[in-house]
Amino acid sequence: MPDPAELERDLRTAGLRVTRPRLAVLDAVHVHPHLDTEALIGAARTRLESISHQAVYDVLRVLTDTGLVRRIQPQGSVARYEARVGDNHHHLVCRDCGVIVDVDCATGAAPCLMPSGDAPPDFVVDEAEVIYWGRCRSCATAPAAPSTTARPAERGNP
Amino acid sequence: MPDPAELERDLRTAGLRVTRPRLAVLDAVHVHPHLDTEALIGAARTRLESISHQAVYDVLRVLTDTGLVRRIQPQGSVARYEARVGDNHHHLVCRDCGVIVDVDCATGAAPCLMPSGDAPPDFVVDEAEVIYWGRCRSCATAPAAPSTTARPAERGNP
DNA sequence: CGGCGTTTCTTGACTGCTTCAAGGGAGCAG
DNA sequence: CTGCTCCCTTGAAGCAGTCAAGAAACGCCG
Repeated sequence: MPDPAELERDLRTAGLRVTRPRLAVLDAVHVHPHLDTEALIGAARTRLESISHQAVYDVLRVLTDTGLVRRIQPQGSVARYEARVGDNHHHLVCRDCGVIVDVDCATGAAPCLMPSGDAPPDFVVDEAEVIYWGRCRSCATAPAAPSTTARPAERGNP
Repeated sequence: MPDPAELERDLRTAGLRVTRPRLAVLDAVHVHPHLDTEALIGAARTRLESISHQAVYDVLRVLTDTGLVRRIQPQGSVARYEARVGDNHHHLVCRDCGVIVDVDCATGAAPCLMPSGDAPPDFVVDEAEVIYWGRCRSCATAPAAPSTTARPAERGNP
């Protein structure tokens, strides 16, 4: 649960104007990592009594462009957002339920790993994005996939 | 350039019926790795004089489901396909022009790396998908980004 | 070799996520 | 407080991909 004043400071530091929609969305992303845009619209509307669809899309774009939030999009999922930036962490994604879990990066700084040995032709690599695919505890024990289209959500209170 | 008979054998081995659309699409994916669906429709239409939109989507779905082709989708790109499967290789993606280059995996077998040390909670990881982001030779030397929306393509003849 | 059942392709329409565009409203410097 | 600039609202459109019904093709079998 981030301090509103701190969120405001983050916006100013990034050279952005401080508006209620931006504070609401930024707070929502902090509190609920890995939500998709639709869910973030809902989360923002619990903070403000009204905010448009489009405003949330605009805000998310600005926040990602300035690096205040990070956008992730595993195969078969819509765009999701998280506020944990700067550290070079990765994600585990459950193939069945779609839940996303953060994993720390071993080496720390980006790019945490370089293309191994032989192959890097003339590429200047600045980031290695890693997604670990597998199955979470509950989906690994329960044999059949419960949900058809995975609707990932965080562990915790909505 | 794969042998048509070999492609046919691959289809049969996977338990699929051999049809001209499937041979055309599968050949196109072999010859032109990392193409998107629209481009593959075009490539298939150079092999067959007519094939529908929908057929290509269906074929690609079946081929991915059976593991004959692999689907990749870097951030901000539409779905792309490649026929190099089985080896656990990864990709370099240029942030500017969007070109995709294969990189061999150091360790070989999937999952080539496990979530580092501390964090894997109850997850059974079976694959680690790695995308290296950076800039290719020409985009690294040329300062400004030439293309707005990246239109990745392979190096080679179309 | 030819018929039949099942799978697959064609045609056409549609969904859902995301973006474009124009105008009124809000933040912030002076 | 005033004005400039940027941001949010409203409404509509774009695009990749999907759904659905019927025709055509594959391939098993006699």
